[in-house]
Amino acid sequence: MSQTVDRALSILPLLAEGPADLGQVADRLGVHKSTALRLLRTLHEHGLVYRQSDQRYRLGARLFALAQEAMENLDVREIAHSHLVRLNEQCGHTVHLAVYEENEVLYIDKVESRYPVRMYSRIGKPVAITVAAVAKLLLADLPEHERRALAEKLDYPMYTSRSTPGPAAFLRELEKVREQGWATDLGGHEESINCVAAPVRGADGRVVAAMSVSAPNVVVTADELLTLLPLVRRTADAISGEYSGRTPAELQ
Amino acid sequence: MSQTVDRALSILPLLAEGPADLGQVADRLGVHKSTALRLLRTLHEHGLVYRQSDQRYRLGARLFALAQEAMENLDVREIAHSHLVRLNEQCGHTVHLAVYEENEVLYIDKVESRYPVRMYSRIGKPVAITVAAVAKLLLADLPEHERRALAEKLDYPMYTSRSTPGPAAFLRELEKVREQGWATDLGGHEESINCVAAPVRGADGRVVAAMSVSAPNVVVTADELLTLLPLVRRTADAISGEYSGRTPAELQ
DNA sequence: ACGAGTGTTGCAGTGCATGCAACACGCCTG
DNA sequence: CAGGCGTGTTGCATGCACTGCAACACTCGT
Repeated sequence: MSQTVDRALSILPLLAEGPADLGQVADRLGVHKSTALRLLRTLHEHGLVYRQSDQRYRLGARLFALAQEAMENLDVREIAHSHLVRLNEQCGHTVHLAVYEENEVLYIDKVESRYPVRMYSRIGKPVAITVAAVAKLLLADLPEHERRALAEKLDYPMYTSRSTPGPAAFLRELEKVREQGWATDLGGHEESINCVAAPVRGADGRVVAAMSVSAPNVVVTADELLTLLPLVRRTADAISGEYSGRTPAELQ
Repeated sequence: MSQTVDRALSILPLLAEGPADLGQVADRLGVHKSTALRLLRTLHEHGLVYRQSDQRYRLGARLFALAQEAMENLDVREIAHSHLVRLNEQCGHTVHLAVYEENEVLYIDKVESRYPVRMYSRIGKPVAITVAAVAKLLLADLPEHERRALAEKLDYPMYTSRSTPGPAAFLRELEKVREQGWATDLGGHEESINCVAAPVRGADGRVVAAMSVSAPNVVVTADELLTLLPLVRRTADAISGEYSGRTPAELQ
């Protein structure tokens, strides 16, 4: 809507691919070098881009700080975190928390199976939306027209032979997930990895987040993983309860 | 330099504080509502802000993805990571990796302590620059005039009684760190937490990053932590070696 | 039903972003 | 050392795109 801002912001994903110099940026934006320079300068002043020693530009530190702050302001995440850790202690597997936003599903928290390390390393990465168990739960709760529209728009990459093949199958799966109130991904993303997931709901019943437990076949079979379903659902329900204020936390 | 972009980007830190509605954004920018609306729309199209169900704006998902990609493009981080993990396995404490950028020091990787008592820190969070051991190493390597200028500009919050009180003391500390080639923070940030840190150098000898081991007093005393110094330095040197191509990794 | 508080849209004026051209570098190459 | 690039940078005139205004839609309370 605002041409100048639009151009400036287009620089960011461009630099995310890797450092670039002024000429490259100007070319890819289709503007004069001097224009690109001024845009870059403005981005630089705000710390969003950084000029490295060879004069090329890359994304800057403020971006991390912003993403960081944004993350901390997600209240679902804060409430959920201790529950996720506890679940991880009980079952030992990787635990994820994800939300839906603008046609994308993204992880906002993660507890690693072996040790609770590098929490943020994968966070922000878009989830394989057509196969991930958490994605199914989040999409299954969208209003029907939105769900259909989205299903049509998506790509359906065949990660494995059990990946969701197309819109029709996907919508059927979402319908099933919607009714049963939980979801699985049995080797649909990576051949040897299974997940089982449950929804976190707000006070109005809408799904605000989804959490999952993932484990490779070599550790537990799919059937064994499914025995964790009651535990996963209890955890998700506990988060839902706290989130919707039924179990008021200390403040607020 | 570009007014429109400048205004648009000013919205981001504002939203980082928490969700805001159109009126609030317009007020704090000092512009008309319609102007703020168009800026927000542009940011929205690029996924940098998200409109939540109550119509208020907050930072969006693309921000995470960008920060994520930027992080993955930092080659020091990639090279260092396995070394950090190994160090953590050997000593059990929290390990950090940090870089300097535009008057700020920020953590770019972290391996959590295996002890139950952990230190609070997060990747992307700006480091307490006047006291952190890694910050001392990174700043100590700046050219003198830059170092002096920065030292004058900084705030010196007294986190504890042992925090660096002001520019003079800080510059003295940096000089010492510069000569000895390693640094500590003994309760300067949190009363009960000590750190010991060593620099990672590029092929030209300049400090490109710094790594540290941190542990609370209740787990090990400061003296005990200092016995880890040789191990920390060896690890940092190993990373330096690999980074400057002395031990060529598989490609490049 | 009404008013107060939102967010939204068309429109005219002009401030501001734009592209151009000229300049200032550093870096090869002859 | 001159000369040729390939960079990044700066002033300036032009006109477009951004701005603020005012009127409009809309959802809330009470």
